[in-house]
Amino acid sequence: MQKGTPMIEEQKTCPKCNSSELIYDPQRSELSCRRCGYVIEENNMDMGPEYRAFDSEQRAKRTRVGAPMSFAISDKGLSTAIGQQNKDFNGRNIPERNLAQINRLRKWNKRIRISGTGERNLAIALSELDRQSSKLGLPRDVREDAALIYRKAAKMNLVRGRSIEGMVAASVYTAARRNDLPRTLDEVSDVSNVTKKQIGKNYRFLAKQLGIKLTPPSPADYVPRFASILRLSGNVESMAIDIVNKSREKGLITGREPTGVAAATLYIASVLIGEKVTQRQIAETASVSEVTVRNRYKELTEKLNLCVL
DNA sequence: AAGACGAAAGTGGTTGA
DNA sequence: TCAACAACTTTCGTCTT
Repeated sequence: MQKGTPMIEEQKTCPKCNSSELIYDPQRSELSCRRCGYVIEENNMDMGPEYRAFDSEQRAKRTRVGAPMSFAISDKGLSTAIGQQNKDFNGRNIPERNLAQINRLRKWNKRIRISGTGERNLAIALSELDRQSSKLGLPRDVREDAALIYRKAAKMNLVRGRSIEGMVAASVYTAARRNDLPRTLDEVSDVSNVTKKQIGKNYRFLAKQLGIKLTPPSPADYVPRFASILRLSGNVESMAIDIVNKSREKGLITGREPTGVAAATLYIASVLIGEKVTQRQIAETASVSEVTVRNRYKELTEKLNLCVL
């Protein structure tokens, strides 16, 4: 998925300031105004099929797929189930004398589907995974990736002796970073009952065992999310990303916490553009201290010769 | 009164002998 | 294994708007 390439839509205008410069952010599937940051449409994803069907016959003909296969469901969504209506496949009622048999089949079909501790643990893990990712606001493809990582780990017996929740948290953390929508250890820790330290440990373990190599997240990856929480406009957002890029060229980023840099660049941009937020607010949303915001801010403005006043 | 600034001391994790 | 170290945090007093 391409980030940072805003698509400008022409036909619509912002209801707040009437600007026609709207930005579509595919990551959050959110249409917002470049000038004032007003969010016009959220989650405007088209979930329907791309074909049209006017009666059931056409629908049957044009449908090409069933429910999507998903790594986030323990049997990948490909399970069978025996229906609740007592009809056979021709739609006739099943004779009384066979009902008991059908009921037994139903029972066993259910039992077999989630059988053995391995499968059961996986089912628990994946529902936990879904809970955590949805609290973190991660899109579906990231959840799928997290599920894939967890499955691999489970298959390699890496979960044994560790808490399911902890490994799930680490998978989510890894997937988020891998897909350039990083969440901090603090954030993942908040939605799970796992300490930051433990998640970090599990992450390093997972990365080593599965051969996952990740570069540290870029501050620019955090900028859109923080900007949106603070209701800052697209102007501020893109300027902050510019500042991040310039800082990187001058080597001012290495060794600094990405969230701190993201917070500082947003602060600078917000002041320059005149949509000032307080250091306190920005520090809070980036979960860094005000002092860190100040230090980064000072560093960047000095070294980049930015005149803030 | 709220926000910005900076000094000082403390914390947890990494690095290198 | 231990000490040095860099980055960050907390706390607090002072200055600015």
